Amino acid sequence: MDNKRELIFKATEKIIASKGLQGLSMQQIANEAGVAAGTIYRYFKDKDELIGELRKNVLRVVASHILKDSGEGTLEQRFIRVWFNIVDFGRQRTPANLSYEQYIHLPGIDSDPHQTFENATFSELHVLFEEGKDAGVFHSLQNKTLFAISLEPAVALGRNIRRGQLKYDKAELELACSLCWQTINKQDNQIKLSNLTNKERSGQ
Amino acid sequence: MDNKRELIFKATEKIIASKGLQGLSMQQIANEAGVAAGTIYRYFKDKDELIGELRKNVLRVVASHILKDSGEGTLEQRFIRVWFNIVDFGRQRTPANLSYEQYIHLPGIDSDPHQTFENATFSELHVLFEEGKDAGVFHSLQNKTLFAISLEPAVALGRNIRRGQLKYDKAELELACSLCWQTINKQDNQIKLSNLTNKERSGQ
Amino acid sequence: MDNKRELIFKATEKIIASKGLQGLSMQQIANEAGVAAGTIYRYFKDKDELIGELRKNVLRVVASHILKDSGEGTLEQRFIRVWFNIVDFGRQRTPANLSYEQYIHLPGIDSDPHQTFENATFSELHVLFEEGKDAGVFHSLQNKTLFAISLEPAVALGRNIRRGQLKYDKAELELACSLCWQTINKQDNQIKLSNLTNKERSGQ
Amino acid sequence: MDNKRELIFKATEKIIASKGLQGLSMQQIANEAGVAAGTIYRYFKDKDELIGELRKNVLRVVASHILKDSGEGTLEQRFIRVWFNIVDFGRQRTPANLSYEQYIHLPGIDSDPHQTFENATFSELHVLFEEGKDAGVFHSLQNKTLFAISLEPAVALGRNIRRGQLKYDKAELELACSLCWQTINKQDNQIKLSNLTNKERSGQ
DNA sequence: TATGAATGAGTTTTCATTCAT
DNA sequence: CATGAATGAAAACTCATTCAT
Repeated sequence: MDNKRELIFKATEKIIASKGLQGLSMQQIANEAGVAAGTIYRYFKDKDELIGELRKNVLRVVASHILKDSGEGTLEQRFIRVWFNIVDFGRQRTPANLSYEQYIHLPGIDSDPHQTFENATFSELHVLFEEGKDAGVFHSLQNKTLFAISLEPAVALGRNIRRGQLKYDKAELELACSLCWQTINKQDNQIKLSNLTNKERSGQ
Repeated sequence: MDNKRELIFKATEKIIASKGLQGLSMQQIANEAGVAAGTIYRYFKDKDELIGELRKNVLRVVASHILKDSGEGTLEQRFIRVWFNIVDFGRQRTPANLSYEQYIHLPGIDSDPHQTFENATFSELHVLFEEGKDAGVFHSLQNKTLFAISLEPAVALGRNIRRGQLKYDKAELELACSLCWQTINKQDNQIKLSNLTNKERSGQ
Repeated sequence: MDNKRELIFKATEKIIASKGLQGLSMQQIANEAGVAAGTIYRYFKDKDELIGELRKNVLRVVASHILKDSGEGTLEQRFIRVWFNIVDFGRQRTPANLSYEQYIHLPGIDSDPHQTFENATFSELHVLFEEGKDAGVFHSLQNKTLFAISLEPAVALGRNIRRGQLKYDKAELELACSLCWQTINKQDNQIKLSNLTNKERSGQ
Repeated sequence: MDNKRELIFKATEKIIASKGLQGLSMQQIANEAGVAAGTIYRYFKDKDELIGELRKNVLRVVASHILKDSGEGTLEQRFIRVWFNIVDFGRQRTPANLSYEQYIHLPGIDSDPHQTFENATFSELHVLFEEGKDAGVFHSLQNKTLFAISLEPAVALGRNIRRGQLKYDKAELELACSLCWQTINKQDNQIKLSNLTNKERSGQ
């Protein structure tokens, strides 16, 4: 019955999403969660642990959205699915997404335990890239580089749409996606239209 | 004679770069700047204003690095220059770069004044993309989208290298750059090798 | 069946002995005693009562050690026995002794109920002194004064040895004891060697 | 101008004297001293440092009272003076005396830095005992032992009087003092009456 | 009777801000 | 203009005590 713990988690995530990590007090969390301040300390040693646990949790949630159905179908189908998963998740104003963005650029993020956890959580992406390279389809680049040129655009697009800096345009996104796909392909593999259109993705 | 103001600016930037926005006290800034705590209030209404001003300043510094020589030469040459400017700046562990990353994902970033300022600062990029589209060379996409698919990768690559998550590899970066160039081009415009190699950029 | 109560007592004594009265939480006591925190309140109204009861208990334990065999033999033999009982008990690092020292100098010690209890507990000492005075052997001084000049030294010596500020030296202690004996005697009653040496006390 | 620091010191001493170390909050100290809570932290790193500094200070005050005029006159005169200094100081209900008693039996008191400081502060007593032994007048015992048998009684008597457990009786004290003097003397050196009576001590 | 989760008042400590010098 | 001592509100955290189970 991790009811209270979950309550505290959700409350913290919500506050971080709206006010950032700066304006985050234990009292606020307690109020939002509807528990006493002292109660938080039954579930988390201190604020640092709470933030740390939340970070891991958020990362898991992000990964589960991003990697949804990422194992089925052809390489191309899997790529497209992940690409749009990223955009769709990034567009959302969910606490998970908003608080995620608070974490990733924090100092200390490059420390070993964080990196290890992050790599493990997103290991399926590595699998995808490795398979593409083994099949001789993708460029022989480091996975981080492949991510940077093909999926980082999706991250940016989702964020821009959410922030209202870019208007949502299905056709534009599909073009962007196919360009990203081509960019990591050795040969000029045009994306099959059917893969783009026959998805069951929920457009806006 | 904005000597003191500059001192305070640099001190703040330095602390943010190393410890983040969390652990940032006015006393620390005063110590680092070599002034009295009260003095800061002669130059800035309060902490928020100081942070806000610094944010703008950092943005200007970033822009000046990113846009260096971005107006000279062919479209292709200008793109390559900006692309590598971004990577090279992102690789650095300078206070400007490190504190920049602290700012960009802060809540409140999508407020109007910030957006307006940001757009103005990076207007040259818009010029570049508009020219490309007008010349019928670039895809007819919104500028933010063009940025996302062609330059956001450079941002990510620079950051990854700085964090030690990606090893610096000149050849790999040049391939990545040419792929980013192709991705925004309507026709399959291969990058001219001379443009990549004859640059006066200082590789690592 | 005061099993739980005894458990709580011992646990409290142990913690006080090692960490003092400062760092003493009900949770700690509960953990050490192996009971739930709430259980303590079945046996003691509140923390104050627990501490108070413990104080009395410790006093009883101290008295039982100090007054061991204090009723048998000549005045001289009884004095020597008490004197060494005090030193020997004071030297020990037992919870009873260590927690005793935490109590004696607490404010509120001079309140009536405490005094009455203390006097009752150590009444045998009063008997000893009264008998000495009645027999015309001891100086006609108040009992507290007799204690101060003849037994307080034993208290101090035991404490010093325990704290490592004085090295244990049997001969030195025996000399000190005989000097303390002489000091309360009207006539120059040298202690009989046999009384010092034929004891069954276990020296270090 | 250590005005504030002194204010905080006195306030803390006063509270410790009346309520002990237990009931000692920074807020209380601030109130008593008439400063803001935060001000305390300009003068002391944290509560521990404040307590520690106070302890040293109290020890110095105690020493200055105890050792008053302890260097002048014959061995006997010096002993008598110290003996009565101890009783007279111990009888007082001054914050210095009362808070002193709170400190001496705290756990951690036997740590090296504390011991070193204490020995240095009371070094004059060691000188007194050493001189007595060198002159062949005092028993060849460790200084701590000499203190225990001759001066510890004075400590106890002062405390007892203050607590109302012993009524003040000049004649009784003078007898006690002379007995203490004899107890550390090898030969049966009766105290010279003139030394006892011609003192300028202020009896109650 | 026993439990231990929950409480919330109280504790220590920090820090943006003010203001007399 | 510049200082830095002082402030006091607010933060993180503790803990004696209660109460539903």
